[in-house]
Amino acid sequence: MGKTGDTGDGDKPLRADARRNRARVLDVAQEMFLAEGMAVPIDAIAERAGVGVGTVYRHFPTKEALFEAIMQQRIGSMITMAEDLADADDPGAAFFDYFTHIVGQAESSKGVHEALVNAGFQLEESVGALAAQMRDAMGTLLKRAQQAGAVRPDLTAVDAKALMAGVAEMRKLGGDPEATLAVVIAGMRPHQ
Amino acid sequence: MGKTGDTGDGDKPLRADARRNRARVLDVAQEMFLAEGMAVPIDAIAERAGVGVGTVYRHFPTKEALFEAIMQQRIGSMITMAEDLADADDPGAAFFDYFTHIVGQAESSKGVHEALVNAGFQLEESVGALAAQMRDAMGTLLKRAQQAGAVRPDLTAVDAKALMAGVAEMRKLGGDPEATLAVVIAGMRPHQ
DNA sequence: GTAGAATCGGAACCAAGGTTCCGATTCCGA
DNA sequence: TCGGAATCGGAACCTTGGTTCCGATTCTAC
Repeated sequence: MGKTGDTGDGDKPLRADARRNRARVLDVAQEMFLAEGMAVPIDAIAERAGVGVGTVYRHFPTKEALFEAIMQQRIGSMITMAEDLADADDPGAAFFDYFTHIVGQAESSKGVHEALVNAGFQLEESVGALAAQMRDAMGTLLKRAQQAGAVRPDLTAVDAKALMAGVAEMRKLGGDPEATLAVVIAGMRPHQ
Repeated sequence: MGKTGDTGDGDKPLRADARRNRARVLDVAQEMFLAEGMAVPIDAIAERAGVGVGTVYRHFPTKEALFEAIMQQRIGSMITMAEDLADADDPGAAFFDYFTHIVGQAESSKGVHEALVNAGFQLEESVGALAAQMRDAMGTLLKRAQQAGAVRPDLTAVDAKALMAGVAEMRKLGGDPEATLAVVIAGMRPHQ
């Protein structure tokens, strides 16, 4: 476990051209995956990166591996943000800000949305752990918001994650982004 | 326009065996599409129905056409239900009952969910009209509920439809079905 | 500069699934 | 009962997209 293709650091010093190509593939893949999701063909990525498919496969054993490599850093940054907000002054605002931010990111990126929804693929291996980590980080945010009385107490971190993905989904259906988000946020507040 | 393959009534009296096969294909397709969504291969449907693929294609020019034929009646029944509830005593309850019902149906049926979300396919032609019709029927329900003060007034029918699909989506992510639905329903109520 | 290893590139391979084709079969009216 | 038209079935075809392979090319160490 852990042979995703090396993040580019330690294992074996790649040859100059190899490193260059690897970076270019990663760049292009990031852009295309985030925009279009897992649907983009490998060939398209290779062509756009100016390399052959063989080159892509030498660096990443499988399409899924490449997708994961990208999603890992995306999800990683989401986790970081959650952790940064963990000791904010206003726990309620922190939680809702986070919620809004993630939803916005997922809206503009089919790739992030897919990662959130886990549509059509498993992504167990590496991303699974990250997903759990994110759920925990968000759990902290949520718990603090609940203790501050800003969020209804019966909500779990898993529910909150589902709500985020659900709102992201709504935006693809023509519903007014502000309206749907407002509904869900209002619904997460405690009944009064 | 309108060559979906004939609903089985008027055009040309099919031969006995043809009619039998058509019905069987429709039955099996209904079951499989609703359960698994558009993903099921035509071959699987044909085999399960005990006919060859050629037979399926003689009755429905394309896979999409078959899918549409099924979804049409499904969506049709949703519309009927909305219309039936249009003059209920308690407009608020009618709207929320309807909302809950549809979400439940979408949850148990990947096919309905896909139809609702329109995932991956266009379905313009015939279903497009039905979708508009459903939006209207739901609009009526919504408007009455709003006039009765049970739903926040800034919500549109499109928003409501998006919310339904979103909630359906949430359920596939492990969130507690009751909790997420409760959040969204609470959020649709007027701020107080 | 040169040899050998690492890397490249893209043709070729494979699997999946939608769609077409046509000889074999079945139905139905005379 | 019989003949032709309608229908059947499933092999074959085509496209798409992931993955593998290997001769050609490029680096890098000497």
